[in-house]
Amino acid sequence: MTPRTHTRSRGHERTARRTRGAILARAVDLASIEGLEGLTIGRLASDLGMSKSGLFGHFGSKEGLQLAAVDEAATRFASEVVQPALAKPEGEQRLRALCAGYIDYLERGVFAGGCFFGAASIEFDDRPGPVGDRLRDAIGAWVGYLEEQARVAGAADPKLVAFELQALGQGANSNFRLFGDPKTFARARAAIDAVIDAQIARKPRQASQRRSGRKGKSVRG
Amino acid sequence: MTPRTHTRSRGHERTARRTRGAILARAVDLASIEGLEGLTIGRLASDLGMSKSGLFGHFGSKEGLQLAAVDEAATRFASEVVQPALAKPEGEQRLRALCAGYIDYLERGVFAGGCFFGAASIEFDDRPGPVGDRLRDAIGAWVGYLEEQARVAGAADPKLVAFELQALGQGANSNFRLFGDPKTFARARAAIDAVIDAQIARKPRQASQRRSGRKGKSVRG
DNA sequence: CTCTAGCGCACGAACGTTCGTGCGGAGCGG
DNA sequence: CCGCTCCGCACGAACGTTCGTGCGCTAGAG
Repeated sequence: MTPRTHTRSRGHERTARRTRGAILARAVDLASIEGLEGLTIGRLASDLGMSKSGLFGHFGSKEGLQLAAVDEAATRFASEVVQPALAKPEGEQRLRALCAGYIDYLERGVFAGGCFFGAASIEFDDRPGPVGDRLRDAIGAWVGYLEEQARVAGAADPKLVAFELQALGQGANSNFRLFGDPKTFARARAAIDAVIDAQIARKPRQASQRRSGRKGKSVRG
Repeated sequence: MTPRTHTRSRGHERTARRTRGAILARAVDLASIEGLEGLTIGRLASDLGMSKSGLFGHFGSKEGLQLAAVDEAATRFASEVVQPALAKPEGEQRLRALCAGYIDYLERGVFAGGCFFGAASIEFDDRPGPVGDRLRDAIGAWVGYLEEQARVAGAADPKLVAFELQALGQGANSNFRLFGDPKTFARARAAIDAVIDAQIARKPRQASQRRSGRKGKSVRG
């Protein structure tokens, strides 16, 4: 039972943490390909050239490994997608940056098997337990953040905007993984732009300059 | 190795086909929950109150079972989603009917674990082999059909329309499975309507007059 | 119509493998 | 020396798969 909650008093801490990090780095990639359940300890250990039991000790159970993998993936997602967008001011610009960052992250192949959460969420969507809960938290935070930025940007229905944007991003992921068509990303970007253009109310202040002729359309007040 | 190619001496044919049908009916539901790989022969057999080997004989291999499950799911999808829409004339109306049918099918819970193809496609998206191929065929046919109807309806970029519609449908599926929010379906319907409204070119005959009212229909006779 | 031969479906048991999980002991840094 | 990390090994369960067997039906001979 006692997983690893011991007081790691000495300097072995460094070594262990590094190993753990290496394990998780490979684990999230593997899980993005094979799924969180298809991620097996034996496969992961042999990939890393270490023993099953040695790896196992770091997490105490498979569920522990899965939870750690979700956290690792969330961290990677935050630094690859969310953080870069924080440079933009809140509202429409940040919302655009978040979506663009998501598509870029797919195109860049941040996870070896496409979006980690796209795969994991479908796998755990109707399974109870802490792993599903943690996934719900992570994805809920992402969608909630989209919603918040849509609200700040003045969307009439921020929840709807967040749903559409998330769906289009997820669709780009699965479509590209399934058919391998690189034009998918261009379509996703176009679709995302269209959603934001249509549903975000422009601040009257800076109504004019948009990219290349998005004139005073101002859909919805 | 000879699977079932024998001349079935008439009487048993009925029995076998019925059993096989019962197996597949449960198999697609189970696979929509646990995934096509998570679908295990032992679990399926005990669910149906039969032996592993008896069940196994119908398909010859797990891959055979998976392939049969994909076909069964495609059949169910066709009769639940596509066929009802064939009553509408091709083009915008049929496109709307297809999308509405898809959301209805999600809401109705045609598969116990949400959309079979939503789960299976993500699971097999980067795995080679006949199962993935068959899934690609089925989903490609669906998206291709959306595209075709969008083209008939006069969309400027039918591939883009098909991508968006498929993504929104898929998003509704995963969003509802994950969070259980029934408002998801209303959002999906609104998003789908918005996409079609925005991207389907009306016949110049009765131009203008868009929103809020499907009165002036007569899209392509 | 009766009896029987044969076919096909389903069964239970067992196979080899791989899964997740524990136990006890090297090996090395502090 | 101690303590932590990692390893080798073994376990029970579950996986897909194969085997030999029996029951129930159909077909055809008498």
